Amino acid sequence: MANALPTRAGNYSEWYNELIKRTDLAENSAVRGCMVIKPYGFAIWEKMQRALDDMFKETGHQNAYFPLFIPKSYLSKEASHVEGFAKECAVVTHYRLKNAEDGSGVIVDPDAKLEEELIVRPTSETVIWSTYKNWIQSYRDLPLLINQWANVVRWEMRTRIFLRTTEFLWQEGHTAHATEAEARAETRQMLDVYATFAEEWMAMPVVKGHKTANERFAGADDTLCIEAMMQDGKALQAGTSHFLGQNFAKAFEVQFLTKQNQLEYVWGTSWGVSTRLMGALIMAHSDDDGLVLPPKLAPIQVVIIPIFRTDEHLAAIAERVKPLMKELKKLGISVKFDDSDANKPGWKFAEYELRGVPVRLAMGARDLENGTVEIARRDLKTKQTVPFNGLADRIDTLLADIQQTIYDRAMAFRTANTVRVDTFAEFEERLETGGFLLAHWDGTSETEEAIKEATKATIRCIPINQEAEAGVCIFSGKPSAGRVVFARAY
RNA sequence: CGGGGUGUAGCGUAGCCCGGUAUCGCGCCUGCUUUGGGAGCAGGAGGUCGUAGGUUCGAAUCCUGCCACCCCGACCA
Repeated sequence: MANALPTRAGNYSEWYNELIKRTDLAENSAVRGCMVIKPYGFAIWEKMQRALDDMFKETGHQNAYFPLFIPKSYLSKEASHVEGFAKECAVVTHYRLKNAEDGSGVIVDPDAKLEEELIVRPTSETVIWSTYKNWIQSYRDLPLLINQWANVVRWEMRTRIFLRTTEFLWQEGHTAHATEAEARAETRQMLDVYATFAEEWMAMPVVKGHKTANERFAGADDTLCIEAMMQDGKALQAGTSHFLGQNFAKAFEVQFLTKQNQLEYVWGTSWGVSTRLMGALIMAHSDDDGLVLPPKLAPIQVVIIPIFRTDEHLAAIAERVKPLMKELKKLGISVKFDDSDANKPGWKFAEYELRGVPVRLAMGARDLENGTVEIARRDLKTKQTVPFNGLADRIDTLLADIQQTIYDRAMAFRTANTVRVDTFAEFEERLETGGFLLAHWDGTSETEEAIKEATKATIRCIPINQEAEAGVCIFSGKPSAGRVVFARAY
């Protein structure tokens, strides 16, 4: 094929970049480290947003919106928080431009210097908690359960489309609670929401766990995460949910009166997922022929390709599929009839495969005569000729089957690439083939750092369902009570 | 910010070593034939060779500065 993609086995990064470009998902912008999400990519993101937003609403959350700019003094109120983000902040120092006196163009007006610099939010804890101070006085104001859909900016040194861009889109939930137990339950609840979304919508299995102290969010007492495995065996952190303790409440003086008239600090959580999920979706399922989209997130679920010679011929096919399209739409299935004559059927087959459309129907003269249609599924690349009657129900069932099949396939891949290792030599050897390594660790940051230094592998998480098992640390030989997940990560 | 690489038509490229105004493919336009797995033929449009300077009768090609992008590293709650 003249337009073949690079293969996953050849160079995974090249395959990833080329796939995104060829499928019109997104592109790098001329603006440093930023991406342009194109309509096809954004349509997928919108489906993700809608599903997540519904889940947030079901768990009692409301949407709101807070400022893009954060006064520098806010950011510095929580010590570990500012330390964590200081190195990647975009800073606004001036508010006006003017024409250069030598006519060379527009310059920053030095007279328009801000007294206090504004930080473009890398995350919104500080600006939100400074607002919560005014919203919370009594236990009756709690819990406060807010989410915002927003963009944030983190000035990373090196970027990668969808996975790490200077500006990205996300949602960030910020909640305040009267008790520690309630806040911890919220942290866990939202992690479960993310895991459910990843598995049921993205068809992507995830490991739920705790981050180690090293990898924890700056300002959190505990960070929960979901970790997914990409097809090159690397791990991708797909979402996080933080238990903030009373750290931000204390930094921003957010106190409330209990029923017993006692003044207490509130307990906080925050949680987020971003456009990084788009990268996860691509790398979890797609193959050398292009995208493989789970039906629940595919902007087009069914494409119908007519095979015709004349306009009359095309009109006859169009007439035949019209009621089918109506029926599919009634079932909530999105369908496109591609009657363009710009490209031949073979070209269209390849193009819709590249774009990951789950189900393709082809109908030509043969089918019109026989009352049949050719139906092809993207995930397995199989096709068969079936009766036209009863097609809508068949497709409905097929979409559900595809959703399940690609989940099962991703799960089988993860299982096949997850191994228990007991010695450091074995650890180093298995790391080269990728995947998750379940190994004993002595629980210290020093050991974690040393392993990272030596191998580039990090502890992705301490699984929530970790089995108790006595062992010794693969690196230090010190005792350990259970295995943690190591991997190289994005 | 270090190390390496690349800038030539909308996209991808040849030419550069060894100086003479630019090659090929995809795409695009027109026509005919085609249409069940990325069609064929014929004709056509489209280029300040990243940018500024230097050397030269003459620069895509040699020299210098600058800019942009890519890969590797530092960074990545």
